Amino acid sequence: MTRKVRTRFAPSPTGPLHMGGVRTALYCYLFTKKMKGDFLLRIEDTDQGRFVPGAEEYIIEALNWVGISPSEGQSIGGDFGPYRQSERKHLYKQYADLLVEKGHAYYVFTSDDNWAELRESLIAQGKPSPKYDNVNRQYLKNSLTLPADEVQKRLAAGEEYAIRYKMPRNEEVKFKDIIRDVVSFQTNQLDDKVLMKSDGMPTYHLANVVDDHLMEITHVVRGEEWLPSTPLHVLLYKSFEWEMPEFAHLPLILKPDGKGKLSKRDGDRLGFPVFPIDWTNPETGEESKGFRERGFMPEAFLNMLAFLGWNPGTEQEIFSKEELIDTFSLERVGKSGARFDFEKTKWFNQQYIKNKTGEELAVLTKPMFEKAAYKVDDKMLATICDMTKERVTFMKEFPEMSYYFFEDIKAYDEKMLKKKWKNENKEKIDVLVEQLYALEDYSGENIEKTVKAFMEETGLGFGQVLPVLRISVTGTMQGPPIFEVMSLLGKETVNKRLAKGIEKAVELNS
RNA sequence: GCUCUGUUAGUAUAGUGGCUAGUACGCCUGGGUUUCAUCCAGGAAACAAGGGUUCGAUUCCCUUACAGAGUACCA
Repeated sequence: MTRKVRTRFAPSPTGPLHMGGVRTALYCYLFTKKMKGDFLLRIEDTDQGRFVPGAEEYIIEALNWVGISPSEGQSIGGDFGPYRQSERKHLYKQYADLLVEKGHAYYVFTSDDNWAELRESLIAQGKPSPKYDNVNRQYLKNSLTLPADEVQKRLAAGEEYAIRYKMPRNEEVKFKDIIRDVVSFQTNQLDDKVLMKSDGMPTYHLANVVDDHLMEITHVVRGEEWLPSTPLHVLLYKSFEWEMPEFAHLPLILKPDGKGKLSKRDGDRLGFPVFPIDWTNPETGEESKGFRERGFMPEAFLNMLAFLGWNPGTEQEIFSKEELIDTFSLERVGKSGARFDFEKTKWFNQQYIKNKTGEELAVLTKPMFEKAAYKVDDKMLATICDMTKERVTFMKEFPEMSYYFFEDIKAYDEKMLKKKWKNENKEKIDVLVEQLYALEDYSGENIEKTVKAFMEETGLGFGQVLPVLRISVTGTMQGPPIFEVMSLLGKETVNKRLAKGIEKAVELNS
């Protein structure tokens, strides 16, 4: 009776997957890996009208980027394919027919189905959302109200029809949700949902239940928006007499301010991405920024997402993927929607960068430096990354913040240079420049020793010496320890920059 | 409108029938680095409201408010 855990992530390819979708996939993945089960990707493309080319590839790439790739799917392979619902079209019809046979569903003929008119007149009467339900169906033309021989005749004539589920009357549907515990609905509140559309495609409800059964899915992990249609799914399993999976409905991700769920608009408005990776709409050419391109590390993004609605109950916040798999449980997922917090997201990224070694960061940032046409040496790059990592939030800041290792100073902090410079000290400083240039051992420690000895001798203080060095060499007052920077830059470069910087300082003060 | 779901500092959350209600991000103050950042120390800041139940409720129950989702031949 204990089946192997199998779960699926089942997006529809109607556009780029946003972070809410990634989180759903993540929770599903973590749960599955913890249970040593199979995690598969199924594309729910039963609505041809909303299909967007490239969306499926986007989904796969996004999942790969964060490292939660499915082990079964259309392009991956597996024993339960095809994994694209449009390619399983032939399967659904027989199951819908089976339901009709068992008396759980019925035909409605679209040519003279008077539902559209009834619906409109009910709306006109002030009913906000009329339902094709177990009361109204008695007054509508369908295989329940039409004589049996006429139904046969119409079917034989090839008339267009849809199949609706026959919602029972006066029943209570109860099911257990892993996150919300028992949830119950009254069937009289539910309507006779369409199972097969007249274009021959199944609706989500039918396709989903049939596929989950055929693919031996044991746990349905999905967004909260599906909670209201879950009673229909439960009833469908019962009508088919199939073993029911367990359900877990995840809370939504909300916008950081105001009300409602997070949307692309919020990202544009508040200046943060809502998609994992860049996306260009093939029709409009409109571009949407992704976390990846914005400079986030996949592990940090994943860690942040995991904590949006879940927590381990301990004080630990930084989790590797393996630790997450170990610690995760659906029971500890919160019930209420979580607001996205970009500040905290940045903090996660910073933590991950800080915890990497210079060598690791060098590998990751090398392409960025090369893109800026900087000639990089691996060892030097590792040193630079190590020095800089504590003042960086995004990966792309590495080349920006350390450009002065590769090209001339673009801008001097003139205000500070002027303030910290006195022309009467020039002679003394010139001596220091000479001393430094004469150094055999151009290590950070030795430079520091020399500068300190010089200050001792001349009576000049830190404030009169260091800022001039720093600004001459890097252009700015901010940055890593200056003696280390000088050492890395090398004697020749430093000497040239010092000369130029001092010249500039004199100029500013005359 | 109806159905379902939810509500602890600005945000993410922990937690309990009786505690100074804990942690993290952010914010403020200070230390430190004679730069910046990291870091360290300290601070402000919350149980949505009203009724019950109870010796006692943030915690259990009800009502209200607010919020979210659903209410399609979309998923």
